[in-house]
Amino acid sequence: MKNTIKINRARLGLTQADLAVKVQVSRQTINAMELGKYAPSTILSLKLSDIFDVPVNELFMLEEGDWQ
Amino acid sequence: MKNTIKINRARLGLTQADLAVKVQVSRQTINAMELGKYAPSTILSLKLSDIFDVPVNELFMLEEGDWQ
DNA sequence: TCATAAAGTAAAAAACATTTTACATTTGAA
DNA sequence: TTCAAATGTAAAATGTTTTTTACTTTATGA
Repeated sequence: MKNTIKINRARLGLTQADLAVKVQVSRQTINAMELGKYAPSTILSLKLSDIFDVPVNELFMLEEGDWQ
Repeated sequence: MKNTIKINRARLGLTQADLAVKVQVSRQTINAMELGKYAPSTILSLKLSDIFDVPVNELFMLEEGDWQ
């Protein structure tokens, strides 16, 4: 799964730590997510969608491998 | 978190079991999700979005309690 | 350059999603 | 009304996300 978190975070001029506070997770969760190390929960996606004012489908996109 | 899975599934005339096969999870996962027993992963949300051709933000919506 | 903020990394533990098996309840059509 | 399909439920096991602590590396401004 790809994501555009880093781009959107930069657009708002937020650090990973800033964003972590806003969506109420740890800074490492934001870091790992940006690096594609795992797929977050839908609740977290919706919170990011809310903060960025961008649809979830524009924040996260399925890749080939995600369907196996 | 609220969801409109049941409505969208009915729209396509699929059973929980049918949908489970399409998004590659167990029937119980679909059932529990429809009943709001837990929040699925973003990958699963995106797969449902794809099958239903409906944005994730229209399938799942945050509620008051989700921000604490 | 040097100090500091920001980002990246790691490992263990906690919390939560998902599977599996199995059974109970509801619904709808014959 | 009856049978089967669909849905709901539960508990244990497994896999994955998230937290926490702590350290390393990179970028940036004074």
